[in-house]
Amino acid sequence: MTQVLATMTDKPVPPKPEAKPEAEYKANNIPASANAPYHHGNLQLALLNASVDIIRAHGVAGLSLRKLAEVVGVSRTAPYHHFKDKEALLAAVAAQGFEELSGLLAKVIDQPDLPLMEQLNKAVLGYLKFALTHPTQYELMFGQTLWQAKQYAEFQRTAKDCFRQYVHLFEEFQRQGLIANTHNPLRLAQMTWASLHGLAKLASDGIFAKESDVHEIALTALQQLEPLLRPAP
Amino acid sequence: MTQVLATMTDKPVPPKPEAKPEAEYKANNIPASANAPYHHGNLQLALLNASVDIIRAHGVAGLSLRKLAEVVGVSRTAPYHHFKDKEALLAAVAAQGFEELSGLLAKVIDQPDLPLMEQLNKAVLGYLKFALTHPTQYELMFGQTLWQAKQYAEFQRTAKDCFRQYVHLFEEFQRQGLIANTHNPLRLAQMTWASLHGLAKLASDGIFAKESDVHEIALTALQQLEPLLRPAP
DNA sequence: TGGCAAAGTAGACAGCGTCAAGATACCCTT
DNA sequence: AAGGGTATCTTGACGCTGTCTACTTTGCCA
Repeated sequence: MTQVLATMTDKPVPPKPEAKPEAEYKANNIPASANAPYHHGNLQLALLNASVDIIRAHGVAGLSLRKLAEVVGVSRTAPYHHFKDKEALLAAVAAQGFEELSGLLAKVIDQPDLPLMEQLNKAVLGYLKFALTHPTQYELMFGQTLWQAKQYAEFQRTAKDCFRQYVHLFEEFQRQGLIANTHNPLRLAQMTWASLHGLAKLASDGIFAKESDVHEIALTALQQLEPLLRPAP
Repeated sequence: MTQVLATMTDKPVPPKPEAKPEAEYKANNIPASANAPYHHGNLQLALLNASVDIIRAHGVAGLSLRKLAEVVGVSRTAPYHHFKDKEALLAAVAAQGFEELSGLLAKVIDQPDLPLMEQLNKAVLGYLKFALTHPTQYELMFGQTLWQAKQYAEFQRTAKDCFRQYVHLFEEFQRQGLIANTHNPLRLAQMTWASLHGLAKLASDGIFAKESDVHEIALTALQQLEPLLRPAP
């Protein structure tokens, strides 16, 4: 995987330790003189950050609200003042993932000088990199629990905003006349995202393709997309 | 969804109740005279069947070993004589899913008279139908927990046998000279399965495409695969 | 300055997975 | 036919979990 990632980014990613010291989350906005303040400062954010770290390091199953509270330095029931449920907390973690993904796509798209096909290329590789770097969070983001229940409307909106970023690329293709009129850009985006998602999932779980092959498979698939994008004579 | 499924099968599927009566699992091999036998008969199978039903009806989160034991009619710890873990039981449920999928593919492939492209068509639609009919079990089958740990080698073998069935279709394409030499049939199978998997997942969770569109998207994708399969001049 | 709402705490409860020890039934050997 | 070992099943117990209720502390605004 290291090899794959190295080819995906301009600068090599330094090997960062996944486990952070507990102190990081504790009362960061409060002067250090009072070393056990009653109010945390920004508990909601601290809980979210710690949850993201734990889930990325040990998976969703490795997250317990009680341990989380201990890590952040509050009592067991304190988190319930900021998240209705454990599931609500998970929804927030998933939403954070989609925001990160959105930011990534936005950074790619905000380069109007770059040829569209190259933008698509970068977007796809960035997407795959995220999924392979944080597989457990990625699984959470696409898990059924958060999508079936309609009570997580905000999370779903965040996710759909992310998808819209991706669709935007294909709409640009059409605006520049690079898509045959017979093709619906939305449908194209749906199809390619489905492929992307399937590839990311199957690869990050090591189900069939070795991770080192993913890069190659993705690029092959993209090349085969190219003729589709030229208008029919 | 009903509409989608109706177009996928020759005969319309009767609306079967998902919840079965408890009595179904209880001591089916024992004469009815002794109504509380010490030995169950075939507890392992009964546990597996009941688990499949529960997971299909209420998701993995809805399965607790204690309730399962109660449904089957044994004590809490009885299941531990047949499954090392709750996770081992889940692995068995997932394996059952892959076996069902394998059987489905085998039935399609064992029709040498049918044109290959039509075989592929049926296989894909059957696959999608399974994923859409049993989304929770499908999610379990591709979840990280069962794939990361190497202790479930048997489950992983079952799954890979299933995939091999699918690859077989593309090897047939090549054997009949329908694939350009430049393409590796394994890679083609990987790519298309990834697309299929992504489509199934995104659709069954209702993430972007309405389920009624899935059928259309799948067929469109298959049609765009067709030119790939004709040998280059 | 008084009081109310927000934020955090402690206690308690039911449900969970699973270990240990004992009871029961089946089966194979002699 | 008897006996003993093994597979199967049971009860009891433990620690962990999510979450409810009631209480305390703090911050803020009228």
